[in-house]
Amino acid sequence: MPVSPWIELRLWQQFLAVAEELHFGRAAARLHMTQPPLSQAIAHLEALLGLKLFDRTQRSVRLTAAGGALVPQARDLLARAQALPAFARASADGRAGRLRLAFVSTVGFDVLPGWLRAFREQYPKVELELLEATGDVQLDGFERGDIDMGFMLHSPGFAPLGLACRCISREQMVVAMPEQNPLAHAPGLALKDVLGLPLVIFPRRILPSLHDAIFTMYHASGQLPRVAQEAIQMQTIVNLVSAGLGVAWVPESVRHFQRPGVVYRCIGMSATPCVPECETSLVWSAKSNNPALQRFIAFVAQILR
Amino acid sequence: MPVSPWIELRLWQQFLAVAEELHFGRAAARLHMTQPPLSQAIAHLEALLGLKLFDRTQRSVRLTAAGGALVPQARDLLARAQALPAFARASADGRAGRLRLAFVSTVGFDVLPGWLRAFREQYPKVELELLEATGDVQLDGFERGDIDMGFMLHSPGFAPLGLACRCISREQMVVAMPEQNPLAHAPGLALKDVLGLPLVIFPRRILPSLHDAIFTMYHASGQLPRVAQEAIQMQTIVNLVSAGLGVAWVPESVRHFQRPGVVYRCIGMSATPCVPECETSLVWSAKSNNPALQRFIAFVAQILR
DNA sequence: TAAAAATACTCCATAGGTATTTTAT
DNA sequence: ATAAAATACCTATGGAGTATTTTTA
Repeated sequence: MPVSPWIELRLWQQFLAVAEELHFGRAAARLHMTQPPLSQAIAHLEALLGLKLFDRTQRSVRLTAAGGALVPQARDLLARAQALPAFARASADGRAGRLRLAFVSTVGFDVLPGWLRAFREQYPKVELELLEATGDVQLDGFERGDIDMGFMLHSPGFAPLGLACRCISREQMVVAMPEQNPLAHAPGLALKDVLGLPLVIFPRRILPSLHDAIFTMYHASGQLPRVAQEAIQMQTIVNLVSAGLGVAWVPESVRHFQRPGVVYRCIGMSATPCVPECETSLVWSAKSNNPALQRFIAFVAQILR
Repeated sequence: MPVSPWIELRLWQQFLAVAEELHFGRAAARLHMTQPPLSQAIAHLEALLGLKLFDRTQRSVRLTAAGGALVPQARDLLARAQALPAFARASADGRAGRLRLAFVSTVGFDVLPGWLRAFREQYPKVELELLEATGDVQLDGFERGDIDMGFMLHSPGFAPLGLACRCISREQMVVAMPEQNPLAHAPGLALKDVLGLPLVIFPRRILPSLHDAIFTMYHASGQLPRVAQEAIQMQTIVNLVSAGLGVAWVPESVRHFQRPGVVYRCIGMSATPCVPECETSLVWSAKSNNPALQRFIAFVAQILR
């Protein structure tokens, strides 16, 4: 691959000085140099381009058409070049850069929008790339280096190798039930009655830790979970409950997601066996060296006090 | 004014090569140089920026976050710098640049739109700035260097100092009359009858040569023109005729501008005194050195064969 | 121990300086 | 006559080369 020729910024800077002063002597003074080498430099630039940039006599200097057309272009080029060092420093300390953020749908409708708006305001030069993805897809993304961080659901005690984790919230799992089911309005709802009902749940691969915790609860009470339907997103699961296909265990915050025909019931910590809890965490690669990621982590930590 | 510091393109080129190869030896080969000065150059760049761009051991080279963020920026800068010489050459021969074109309203509705579309297609990198202006304003514009060329109306023989001129069309002046006027449908319309009617005409300053030619016609037939109303744009003049304020002398092509209540009548060359003619010309500063202007002139000449 | 980056030095190309000439007003 | 650009020639900085050392996988 041949290295394409280009013209160094110094020459464009000298060109601009002459174009602005229209006087080699004054332009040279502005550049902290003397007039003769500036004349040579402009002659050199004209030779490189193969055209005249200035119509000059010993008494006057005027831009040619090509010269005039180049002035804004050269100015733009210089401005961009001058902005690069500051941009580099900003990137190094995380005030600029790119952050690829994955998130599960539940946070996408809850805390995420407000946080993103505030972060964008504080760090306008950080490009945020968003990707809705389930936890398993996010773990793949970390493996392949496709994402910098992710909001995901998991059981307490989740600690995947090579990933760091900041817990955002810890919630009780509650049960979402079809309104038509007589148990939905029973005053003293017993856990074992709920466990007898058909279940709508996410596939195990999506979120094994929580899936296992739920199944363990069934087995501990001597029940076999009857899976009526699997679905990936919490919204879909709740919609299936609404359609009467079964009950579902969902994080308490999903209560905000109201659907006609769906009743959320809390079983409480005192039940036997214990109803699982569920955490939402910000997860990132422990060995990431993206300074913008550190900014985001600090930002989230500050929000959570 | 201090000269702001910037980092030369060569360093960015070297940075890019290393960032792309992630190997100093191969990057140096690609740059047609040896490895040691490339190592020095990168070290120099890092010192200038005050930060590390690569995490390197003797075995591996990886971009830091700041380095990664700079790659697209540096690529963009290099690409722009490399495009400048071609742009300069295009500007010098008129394939790129800026053309400030003024025009009177009549051509604005007639030939101009089609011509502009075709010109833009042939010369996409020429920025066309359009300004509707009467002839007198255009002449001021030439004086002040605000415009490169203009389409304007004038009498035959018009030759303003320092301006060059390409005639686009030469037309008979015809008379626009209110339909209600009995003369409007008279089979043999006599010039002297028309000259007796109240006149709608543009102010003399707008277009002195044609104004004088019209008034000369009145005087030569022993009539005093009775100016009922002055107006600047041809459309306005025709609208005033439509409203019955008087008759108006307009270029024949204005016939295309149909208005209810307006009849156009051609008096013919044989009348005495002679009815003036009117030219539309492309006018430009004779000493202009804008190559895009030469392209436009050639383009127009080619259209007119 | 071998591959690759860093270090040490050498050289020369060129950016810039000084002195002078040319030229147009 | 003078202001200003061009020309001639000199100097020295720093970019690139060669030889060598260091480092770690």
